[in-house]
Formats: sequence, structure tokens, C-alpha cells
Amino acid sequence: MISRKTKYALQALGRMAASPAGEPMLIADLAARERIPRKYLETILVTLRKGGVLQSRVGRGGGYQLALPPAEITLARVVRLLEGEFAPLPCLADSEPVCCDECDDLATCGTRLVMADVKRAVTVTLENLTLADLAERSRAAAARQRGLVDFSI
Amino acid sequence: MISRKTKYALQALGRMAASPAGEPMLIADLAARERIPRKYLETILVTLRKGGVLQSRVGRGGGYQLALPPAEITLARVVRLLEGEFAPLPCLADSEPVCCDECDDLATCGTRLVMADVKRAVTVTLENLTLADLAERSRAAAARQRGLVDFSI
DNA sequence: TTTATGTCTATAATATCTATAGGAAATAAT
DNA sequence: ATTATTTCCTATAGATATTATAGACATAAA
Repeated sequence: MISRKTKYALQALGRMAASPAGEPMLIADLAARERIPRKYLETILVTLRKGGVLQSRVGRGGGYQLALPPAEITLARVVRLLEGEFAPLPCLADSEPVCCDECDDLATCGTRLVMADVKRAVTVTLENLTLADLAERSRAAAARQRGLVDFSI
Repeated sequence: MISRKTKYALQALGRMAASPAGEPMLIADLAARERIPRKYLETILVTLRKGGVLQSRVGRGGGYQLALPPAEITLARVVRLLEGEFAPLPCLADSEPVCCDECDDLATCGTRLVMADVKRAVTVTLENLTLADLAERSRAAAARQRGLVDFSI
């Protein structure tokens, strides 16, 4: 289960990915259109900016925009910024894996060995999805819903 | 990240899978050997019993044992019992998917469409792993660590 | 200089997870 | 029968994490 925070981030980024590049979007607009608490969204966007996914400009005419083309922003990157490095167990962290208190030996822990498979599966999946995929799938689903045959799938 | 509860469950089940079948194990022993708070483990084992993964007998000579051969107990089943059905988002639940408050339409939500891939990846992985895998990997790792070449990999 | 905008730090509110307590019920041995 | 052993049940306390809000501050354009 991803946190609500991460979900909000993906919604906001999806909206930006689907909007014309070059036009900064306002926090307040994003919050209203995606129904995200505004102050909460602020903190999320700051995290994304510090992580290199967003650019911002302060002052009149300012706002947020993607720092890279949507196809170059993987979901893995976004999720990592908000949830931290993905690891089903603390002992499976890439950087400084920590053995659980109750474990004698990380290297022979069966739980860790099987959960490593889960980590790999999730990582591969998230590395291969981008904001472009997110936006495109949404667009295609909406087109399909309107009864149109969508030839660009 | 799996909860500590689920981790405890896997540790205890792994221990049982690696022990000779037919001999019930005591909560107190499992708790001591895996360093799990005893009362907490009790509640976990009850959940597993109600879920059909464990059998128990009360009274002297009683205890817990697996209700099925380790190879027939998938991690998916265990994780589902403890964490609930796996779904990265509430709208991706198999039974009664619930659209997020802030979403207009579940069917065209891009976030949901990409997270469906993650759900699939995790589900497939967990369905294909069993307690036998967990126990065997631990055994093999321990053998390897002792400097033995392990031919049974 | 005024208005519009993001930034930062702190903290409140809520939810979830982890752990414990204490006794009830069941079973086997004596 | 009685006792020792063991799981079962219900409730609740304690700890931690998540979600949300507040308010003062900094920056930039008109």
C-alpha cells in the first residue's frame, strides 16, 4: 500500500505531465483540481523539487513545472523520494541494510531471502514506468470511456 | 515494507517448516527462539490458525503445527492473512474496490493504472513462493556460510 | 510598494501498529 | 477429581507514523 502522500504526488505529477510544458502550475490550482489539502501538497512538492523532479519559481507568474520530460521521470524515483528507498524489510535496504533486532544473522534469514524477490519485482516494475506512461494510460482510458476507439494505444 | 507482524509470522512459520512434521511446537518456545514478544505472537498464530495455515491443540502436549505441507503454503496466503489483501491503493482491491475520496473516476485514474502493474508483480511473486522455499533458502545459505559447497541448490 | 507566489519550521490531529494483561477454556496426566 | 499445561479470547495501553494545518518569511513581478 502506498501512502496517501505518494498518491497525491503521483496525481499532481500526472496532471503536470498531461499539461503543456513550459507553463508553471500553481500549488493552489493543483490542490483544487486534484482535491489535495493545499498545505500538505506544498510539502510534497518541495520534496519533489529537492529531489530534482520539479522546478519552481517564486513570485508572481511563478509556480511548478517538471524538471524533465515525463518519459524521463520514473515512478521508482518519485516513490523513493516520498517513501524512502523501497525495501520490504530494513535488512533489504540498498544503503546501510540493518539487521532486525530479533535476527541473529541477516545472511541466513529465510524471510529476508524470499522478500528479496519481492523487492526485485517491485523495483523492476517501478523503474520501467514513467510519468509519461501514467499520463498516457489515463488519457487512453478516458478516450475509451467516451466510446471512442483509441488507435494510439 | 511488510509489517513487523508479518515478519514475525514468517519467522515462526519458517521455523515450523524447518522442523520435523507431526511434533507440535509451543508458542513460548517459538517466541523465545525467534525473539518475538510472546503475547504478540499468540495473536499472530491465532490469525494463522483461523486462516487455515496452522493447526493447534490446547492443553498438555498441545501446541501448533502447520496445517499443510510447507510447499503448499504460499507467502501470498500468509501475507494476505496478516496484512489483508495486497493492494497498493484501495481502488485496486480485488473485493469491493473503493474509489479514493479525492478521485472523480476510478477507471481513468492514471495512478491506479500504473499501480496495477505493481500489484500484479507483487502478487505473482508471492503466489510463487512457499514456506518450503523460505526454509530451503535459509538452510542453503547457512550451509554455504559454513563453507560447505551446497550441492542441493 | 503592493500583490502573488513558493519556503520553512513547528506542531496538532489522527490513524495504525505493536505490545501487554488477565482470565477463560480445553486437555492430559496424576 | 484435581492439577498442570497450554491455547483462546477480549480489552486496552503504549509507541510510532502519517496526515494535515498554521503562520511567519523570502522572492519576484507589476
